[in-house]
Amino acid sequence: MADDPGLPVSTFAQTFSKQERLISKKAISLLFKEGRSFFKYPYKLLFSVTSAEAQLPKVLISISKKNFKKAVDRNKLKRQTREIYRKNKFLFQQEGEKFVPEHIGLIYVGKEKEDFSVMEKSISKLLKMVVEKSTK
RNA sequence: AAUAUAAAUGGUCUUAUCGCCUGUUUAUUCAGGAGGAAAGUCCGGGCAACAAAGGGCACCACACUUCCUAACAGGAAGGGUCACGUAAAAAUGAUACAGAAAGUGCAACAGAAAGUAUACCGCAUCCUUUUUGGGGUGUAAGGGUGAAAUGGUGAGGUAAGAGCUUACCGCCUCCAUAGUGAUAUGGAGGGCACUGCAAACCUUGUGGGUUGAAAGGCCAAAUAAACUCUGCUUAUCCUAAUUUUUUUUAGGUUGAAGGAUUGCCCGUCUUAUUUUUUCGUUAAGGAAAGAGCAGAGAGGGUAGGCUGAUAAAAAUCAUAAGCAAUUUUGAUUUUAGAUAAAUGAUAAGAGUCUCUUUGAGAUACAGAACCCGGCUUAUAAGUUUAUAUUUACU
RNA sequence: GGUCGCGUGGCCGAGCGGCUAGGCAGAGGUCUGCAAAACCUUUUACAGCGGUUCGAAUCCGCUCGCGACCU
Repeated sequence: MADDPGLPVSTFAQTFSKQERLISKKAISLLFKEGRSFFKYPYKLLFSVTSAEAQLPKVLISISKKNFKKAVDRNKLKRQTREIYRKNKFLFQQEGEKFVPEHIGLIYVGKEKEDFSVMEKSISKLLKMVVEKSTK
């Protein structure tokens, strides 16, 4: 994260283990039904209104099979998305007032593959919007 | 030599930082972590559950021979046929290659006729007519139609012709020889009878029980043995002991039963219940409560873990048998195991190839989901082989 | 993971081996003062590749796309 010199990355864990993933079907359907969303191409971000008990939200990543027919492309986008989230999730761990939702869904809406930097900007902005939501 | 096409081969590597999954450890230690197709799901098997007396019909699949294999619609070797090719061959390529002499059906248009054959133009001859012509008989060589026309060529024969006769070829039947066999070669006879289509129905032979790991097995968690209404029940029989009998005790036995739900749980068959209070002098009997069961109503909880599941028809190397597919023997090795789904991102460099060569560009197809064997399809550069074209040289 | 079905003009949709019906839509015309309706004329198709057959939308194989079911 060269564009955030004030925050030494090493102080925050950059892991992304199984506990941070959204698995429960019930929670997923609830998220799609009642969650709110922000949009910044090529991603759409869903988040639940309730705040998390844990420090970090549980995350769902989704790539549409309709837009990307080949499993290779889907895998690659999913992995890149996960990588970007992993590097940007320090936003939830910062000091000060912040809003940490219980669940987050990251959905790739675009129909073509984008550069890594484009995707990174999109997600970084979306996460910032979520964090600052409570203060407004 | 270049270009194009096809086939085969081929399927880049290293380091650093931050991560992911699995196993392991005292330790964030160490080890391992996509493919030739992991794809399509087109075949075959393992494995599992369920079913099953035997036989037939139906349905589905397959179909030259021999061999390989756990098995196959796969593979190997061979045979036939067709194509290409040639003087003739060889080589090469293709091949769903049983049966059309069991039966049914179909063969548009054209054509005389498309199978119990037949005659438009013809040919020959006879009759008739002034002639053109008309009619009868014989014939099928030639013409014409068609995808396909009832053996082909030469000679004889004839009014003209015709397997009418004959030689060769083809076809059919039988025999002999060679070969494990498909089949091949040779001989004898028949005298031409037998159009095509079975990826049309069908016949013959062979094989097939059904369903698929979301199968199957084990274990937990959670709520509720909740609530409302209605009905029924508070047992039966046998044996033994006791007793005049009723009864009592012990043991056994019989009977009866589901429901909601996408699934599971809220019940068990090693079986629940078989009591209490009260009215009544007592008995018989009545009432209430509780309990159990059934029906109806209205509801609640959960969406999980382990196993299956990765040591096998395994891989590599050698060895022996075989033309080969493949098999035998020996040695060595352990080589993904996730569960909405890990195997990644960033940076630097190397390799290979291309170009306009200080440099720039390219680096395919594609991602395990129980496991194997095949088939099919996709696939960059390079390498090899074949074919075609062009150019240059001898 | 497994099992089925479908693909015919711009749209719907028939077609059991022999010239791909029909309707809607589009274009032009007739009718009308102008339109609508009606009538006449006309344009545009068998998902792709290979095989069987004299001949394939149809039969067979492979590929592509779409949809459904089990769950």
